[in-house]
Amino acid sequence: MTFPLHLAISEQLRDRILNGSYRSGDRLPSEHQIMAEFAVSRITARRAISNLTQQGLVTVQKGKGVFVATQQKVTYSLSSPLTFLETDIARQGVTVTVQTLVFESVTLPIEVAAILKCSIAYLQKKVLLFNGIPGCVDVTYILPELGKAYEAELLEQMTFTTLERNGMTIDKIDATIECTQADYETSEQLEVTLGHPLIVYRHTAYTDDRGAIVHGESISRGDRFCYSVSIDRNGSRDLSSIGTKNRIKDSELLESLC
Amino acid sequence: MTFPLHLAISEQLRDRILNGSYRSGDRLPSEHQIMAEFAVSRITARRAISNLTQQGLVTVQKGKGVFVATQQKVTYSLSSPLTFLETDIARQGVTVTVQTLVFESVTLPIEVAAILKCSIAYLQKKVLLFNGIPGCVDVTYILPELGKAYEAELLEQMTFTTLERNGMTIDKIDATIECTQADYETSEQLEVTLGHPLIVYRHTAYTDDRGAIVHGESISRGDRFCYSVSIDRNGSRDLSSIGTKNRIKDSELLESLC
DNA sequence: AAATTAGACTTGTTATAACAAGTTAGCAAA
DNA sequence: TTTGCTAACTTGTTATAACAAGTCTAATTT
Repeated sequence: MTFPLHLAISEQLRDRILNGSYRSGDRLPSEHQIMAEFAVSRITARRAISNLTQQGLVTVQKGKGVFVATQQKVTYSLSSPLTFLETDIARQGVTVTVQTLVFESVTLPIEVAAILKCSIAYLQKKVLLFNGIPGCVDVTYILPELGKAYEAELLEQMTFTTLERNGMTIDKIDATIECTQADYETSEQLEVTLGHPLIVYRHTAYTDDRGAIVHGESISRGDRFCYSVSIDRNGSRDLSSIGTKNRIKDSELLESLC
Repeated sequence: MTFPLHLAISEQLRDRILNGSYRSGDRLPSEHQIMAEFAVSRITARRAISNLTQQGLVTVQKGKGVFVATQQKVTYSLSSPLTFLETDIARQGVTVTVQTLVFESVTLPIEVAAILKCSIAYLQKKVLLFNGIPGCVDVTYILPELGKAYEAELLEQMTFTTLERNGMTIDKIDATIECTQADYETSEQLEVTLGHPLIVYRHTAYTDDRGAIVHGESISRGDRFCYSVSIDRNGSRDLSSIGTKNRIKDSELLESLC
C-alpha cells in the first residue's frame, strides 16, 4: 500500500498546527505556496487541504485563504430537563436568538404520531442564532392544544422555555444524542459545508398527566456544541453547573464564534 | 451564485436514495456511468460521489463500487453509570470483544492529573470490536493502585465492568458527549476514512470515598453508535434503558453483571 | 476438476490546464 | 479626501489524461 502524497502533506501540515507552528486563526500556506513547497500539482495541494478540512482542523474562505480552526465548544447541560435554557447558555457568554422558519399545524409522520399518540400537531422549525450566528436547527412537534394556546410565545422562544413560563412542568425527557452530517438544506441553514459534522439531540418530553407532549430534534454544529450530563447513582442529580472543563470564557467564545 | 454541477448530480442521486430507487446496500452507478448519464468529466462525477460520502449516504469500496449505506445504530444507554455494559449492548444482538492496545503506567498530562489528583496512573487504550468489527477506541486513565490490582481483568474487558465485578461502586459520573472527525491514526484504528464522524463520550467516574478514580474518553463511529439518556425531574433516575419496561435496582444491577 | 491467468471492470492518485468568482490593497479619478 | 476601479492575490469548478491498484469473471492451463 503506497502512502498518498496528499496524505503525507496534510499530515505534515497537521503536525505544524498541533505543535503550534501555525496557531489558532493563522493563515496556512496558499494552494500555490503548497504546490511550490512540496512540488506537487494543485489537485494534490487542494486534496491535502481538504484532508485538514475534513478533520475539522482548518476552515477555508473563498478568496481569503485557509485558516486554523479554533475549537472550543458551548455546552448544553442535560442536568435539568430544560434544554436550550437561555439562562444556561447565557452563563457561557452567549446571546441566543430564535428565528422561526415554520409554525403550522400538520398531519404527523407515523413515527411521531405513535409517540405523541395523535395524528395532528404543530410543527415548529427554528434556527437558533448564537451571538447572531446560526448554530442550531430545531424541529419540534407539540400537541395541538398547546401549540395553539402558546403560539405567540412559541414563535419567539424555545419550546421548553414557553412551557415552563406558562406553568407546565416537564416530568420526564427521553433523549438520544447522535452524530450526523449536514445535507444540503441543513448546510445552508447552518452556513456550513456539505457533510459538516452535526450533533443531534432527539427528545420526547412527558408530563405525568398528559403523557408525551413534545417530540423533536435539535441539530447543532458539531464543531461548536457539546452536551454534558452528570449521572449520580444515588438518584440525586447535581443541578449545579458541571463540566466546567469545556466551558469557555466570554471573551474567547465571542472570538471563536466570529 | 451558480449551482455547481457536482452538487446538482449528488442531490439527484440523493433523491433516488431517499425515495427508494436505490435501496440500502444497492450499488450506485459507477463513475463511468455517471459520466455518461450526466455528460460530465470524471472529476465532477467523483465529486458528486464524494458529496454523498460526506453526507454518510454511501460508502465506497475500491474495485467494487459505491453502495448505499445502511444506518442503524447501536445505543449506549447512560441510564446506569455502567457505560459500555456488555449485557446492555448484547441485548441489541451485538457481541463485544475488547482488544487492548496499550496498558502501562504513565505520567499524566496536566489536565488529567488535575482531575485524578495525582501525577502517575495507568493508561489503557482499547479497541472495541462489535461482531468482530472495530467500532470504538477507548482511552482511559485509572488510579495506579486500581490499575495494578486488576491488571489481568482490565486487559480483557472494559474498565467499569472490572470495577463493578470487584465490588467497587461508582457513585457518580460526569460526562460530556461531543462530535469529532477521524484523524489519520483513528481512521486506521476504526477502519474508516479520514474525517469520518465520531461521537466522543468523555467521562470522569467518582466514588464517594476516593473521589475521581477513572477518567477517559470513548471514541465511537458516529454512523454506528448513539447515546440515550432519560432525565426525570423527580430526581428518581430511571435505570431501565429506553424501550425496556423493567426497572432494575442497584443491587440487582450488580448481580445481573455476573 | 482444480488452479492459474488474463482481461474487463471498479475506484485511487496525480498532472496540466483554463476559467469563474470572492478579497484586498493600491492607484487613479472625482 | 473620498470614491471607484483595476490588478493581483485567493479559492471554486470543470475538463482531459495517464497510470496504479483492488475485484471479479471467464477462459486457459495444469
